[in-house]
Amino acid sequence: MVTLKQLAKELNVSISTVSKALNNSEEIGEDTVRRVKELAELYNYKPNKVALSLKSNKTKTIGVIIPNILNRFLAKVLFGIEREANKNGYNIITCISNESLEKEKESLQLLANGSVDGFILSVAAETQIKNEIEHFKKTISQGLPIVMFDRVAHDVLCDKVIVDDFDATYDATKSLILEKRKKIAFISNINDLSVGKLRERGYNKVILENSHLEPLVLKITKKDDHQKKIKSFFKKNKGIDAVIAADTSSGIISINTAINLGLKVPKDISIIGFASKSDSNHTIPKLTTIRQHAKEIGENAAQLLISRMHFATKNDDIKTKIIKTTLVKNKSTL
Amino acid sequence: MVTLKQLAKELNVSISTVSKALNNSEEIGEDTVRRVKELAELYNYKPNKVALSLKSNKTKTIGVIIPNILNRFLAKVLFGIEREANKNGYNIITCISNESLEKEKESLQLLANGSVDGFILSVAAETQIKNEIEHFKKTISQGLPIVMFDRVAHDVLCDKVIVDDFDATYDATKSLILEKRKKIAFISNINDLSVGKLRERGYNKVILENSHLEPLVLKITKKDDHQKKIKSFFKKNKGIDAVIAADTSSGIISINTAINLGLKVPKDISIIGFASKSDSNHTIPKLTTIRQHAKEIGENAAQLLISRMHFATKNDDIKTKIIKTTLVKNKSTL
DNA sequence: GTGAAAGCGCTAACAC
DNA sequence: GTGTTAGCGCTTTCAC
Repeated sequence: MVTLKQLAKELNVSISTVSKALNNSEEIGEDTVRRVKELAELYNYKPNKVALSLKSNKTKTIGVIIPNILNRFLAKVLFGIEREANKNGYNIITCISNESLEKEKESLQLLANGSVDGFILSVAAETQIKNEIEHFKKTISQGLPIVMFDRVAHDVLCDKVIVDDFDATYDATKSLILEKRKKIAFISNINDLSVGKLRERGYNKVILENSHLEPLVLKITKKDDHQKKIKSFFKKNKGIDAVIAADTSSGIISINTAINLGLKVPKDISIIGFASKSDSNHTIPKLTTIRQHAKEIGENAAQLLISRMHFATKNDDIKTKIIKTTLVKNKSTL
Repeated sequence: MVTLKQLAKELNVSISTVSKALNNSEEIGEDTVRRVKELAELYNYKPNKVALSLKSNKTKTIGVIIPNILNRFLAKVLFGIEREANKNGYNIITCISNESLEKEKESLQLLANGSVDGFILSVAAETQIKNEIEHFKKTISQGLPIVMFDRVAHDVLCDKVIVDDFDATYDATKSLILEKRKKIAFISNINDLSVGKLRERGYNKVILENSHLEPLVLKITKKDDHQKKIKSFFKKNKGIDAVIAADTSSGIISINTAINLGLKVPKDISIIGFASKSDSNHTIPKLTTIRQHAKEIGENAAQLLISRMHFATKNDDIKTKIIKTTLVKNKSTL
């Protein structure tokens, strides 16, 4: 990489002259400015990012900690974050916690050495299970702002971007009642997560409000054979005529299992799942989905973080932004 | 963040003493070392990454440019890269080119200002279509090594990690002949990509070698309605008894479409697709898949880059590593 | 209009 | 055994 020093030497001027010329300082003579800029252009000079960071004590970099990159929703949020960050001149350093508390702590620690100006993260499953939050608090107290999205730690004072999980599931379940469904099941593969619990509660509320309904819940764990579990659940509970799936896989597998068991979708059974557009294209009929607007969540998280970093506002105006889901009717419901 | 300066002041010693003590220099007295370390511990001192980078002219950061983070394969490669990089003390800055040449160029340029020590990337679709490679060459000539994976630009001299796309498709297609399939179709949604073309060629070779077979190829573009295209293809070409799908979506949709049309899978029709394990779980029967070992690809790419950065080897020992696929037999084939 | 010098945080060669 | 100094690349204040 070419440095100011080299340009200065070649032009027989001082380093500061070159610096000023390139930054369009009024001080420098028109002629000099032109000469400097030409040479800089020629050598494809770019100010060294590291030096700028050291000087300004800002890295223009955001640390993003994602529990699982293979999760479409999380990947899409990452996409949104990246785009919004880029738009504002920020890069993102991505760490994948792989749902592990240890890795999450490590990443936070490692990047808190001046590598990033702040964090955007979704809490790892293990962290939510063990309910640990000290590492978040410590990071914040070091002066590095955090924005949490989707899976958040409520007891940590920081900006958050979440989905209206409770309402979304409540509304979706109610829509099944409007279809005259009588035996509505809730299937979840994310019961450990805060969002999974919220979704279950939304479902339960509808059940409680409608005395003719019985709760019918299947909780699947990562170790289970997802397909088998759902199949035997369907077989054991004859007459299920609707499913709310808390996660994408459960939705897709439910629809396929129903078809496999000879049921007509949506005539015999309606299925609604949290999923993205491309996921809903992977079934026939297409899955009616609760869309979480992942990209928007990412964009909002980035905006929140960036404005907090710019204005270093006080702790007392913590924001929680709720991104409303949309129920997209496809062919798996009436 | 605490700095050496502050520690030095508080301990009434010089900055360099503190630095040496923390780096276990022999020069410093046992007692001093202990005092320094205690205070550093207390204040949770971490050497400023930016200052270290400026000094060493190394950022210990890898720039990763991914065309599309929603692609499971690419996401999984990213996962592999991140893990291997972390293991070696590197962080990754992720840029998403979104298949755009412009964004790819931009990311490369932007990070070549000292933000990263090297790049790992998969070439954007637009770049492959327009066959542009100057930006890669320029980056390399600036002293920043590049490792390309999966979608590579063959004319760029750099390390590469690829999949045996041709052989994999060839072998998979042959396996369908062993099942006595007579009308084998090739369906692809990635025909613009280098890998898509290789896969088609592997399929074509088998067709050519077996005179009783006719080529039957469906190329889908991003704008098409994927489900409709495949459905009408099946209807128009009665009697298709096997499908090789070049991409995950085509595989999954093929299987569902076949079932939807009343065919028995795999009795009436066999289907093989490039896909990951979790994808293959999303169909009933489970999709027989060509696994690309994405994580391994990522790990290899990271290793290649890191060793090149460490040993700054000459241009004359460029490596291309081929990660062999595995055909995983599931229930969508006999 | 141009240049010298300080300083961001750190390491390391070189005094003492 | 400890301290001084220079320097990584840059910006910016202050001299001239």
